[in-house]
Amino acid sequence: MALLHAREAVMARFRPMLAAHDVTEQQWRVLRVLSEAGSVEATELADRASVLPPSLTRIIKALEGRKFITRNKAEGDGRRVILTIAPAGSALIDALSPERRVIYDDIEQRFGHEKLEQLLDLLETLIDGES
Amino acid sequence: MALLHAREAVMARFRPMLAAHDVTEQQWRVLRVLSEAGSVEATELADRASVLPPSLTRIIKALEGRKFITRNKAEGDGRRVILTIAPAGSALIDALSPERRVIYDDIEQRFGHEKLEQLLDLLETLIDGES
DNA sequence: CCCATGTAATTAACGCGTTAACTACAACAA
DNA sequence: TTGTTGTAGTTAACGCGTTAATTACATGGG
Repeated sequence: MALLHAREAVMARFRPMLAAHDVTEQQWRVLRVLSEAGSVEATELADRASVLPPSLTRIIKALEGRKFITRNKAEGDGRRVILTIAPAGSALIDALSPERRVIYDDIEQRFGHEKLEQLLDLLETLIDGES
Repeated sequence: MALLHAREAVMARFRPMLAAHDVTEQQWRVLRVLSEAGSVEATELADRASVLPPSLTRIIKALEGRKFITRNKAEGDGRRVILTIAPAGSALIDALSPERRVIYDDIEQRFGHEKLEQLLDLLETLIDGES
């Protein structure tokens, strides 16, 4: 319950920024992974962006439709799909990154650097313990 | 991100139990609130169960259809809706509560009582700070 | 009384999480 | 080569979160 609320409280800070550019939270995560990695294959992308395969399929459709990414089959294995960030996608990342930074720093400052590290540490322990 | 994963890791423990009785996580929360409070009006119920009004409407339909709760208009104010837990609902709560207890205790034991309190404390601070 | 404003609940639309079923392709053995 | 098994993605179905629009009722001023 508390986890849910905390997550919601944090995301509420980012939502306006994403909504202003018509990008969902998950689309944003996918774009960021691609932005950092360049070309990634679907399964790994889903994993890194913490999105389930069915969701990724939908997200890919949306992002491809807006020319943010390109989609190609892997040569050598017709099952695999390779996703690559496109110029428009990079542009969006560049446009939003500073804003994101500000929001994040603000949260960190208000919550406290110490506490943030402590919290992340506890969460990781919890996750590892349960998975 | 970590918040999301942690929440997912924890809920994964409860999901099988709920699925076995064909109850969703939110339906379960609503039932528990009603179980503790008896009769509650819709807005307050949504608030206490941490569910948005549109979701509550859907949940009510489902729970009412299965005779777990009853729905009546408030006398004196035709807009308000009063929800009350029904015998079948109480029975479900009684049937699942012990199981729930075991799962919760197990998580607490594995994670550590200290850490759990610490985590909940941090989360609350975070929530309060952002809201 | 009548109308404007406010409030409670519902409905609608869209996207994601989750599970399961299905398609397409690959790998490997007979 | 063919058939079986495995793997990568996709599709489908259902429920919830989120926002906005809408309905039903209440309230207070004219």
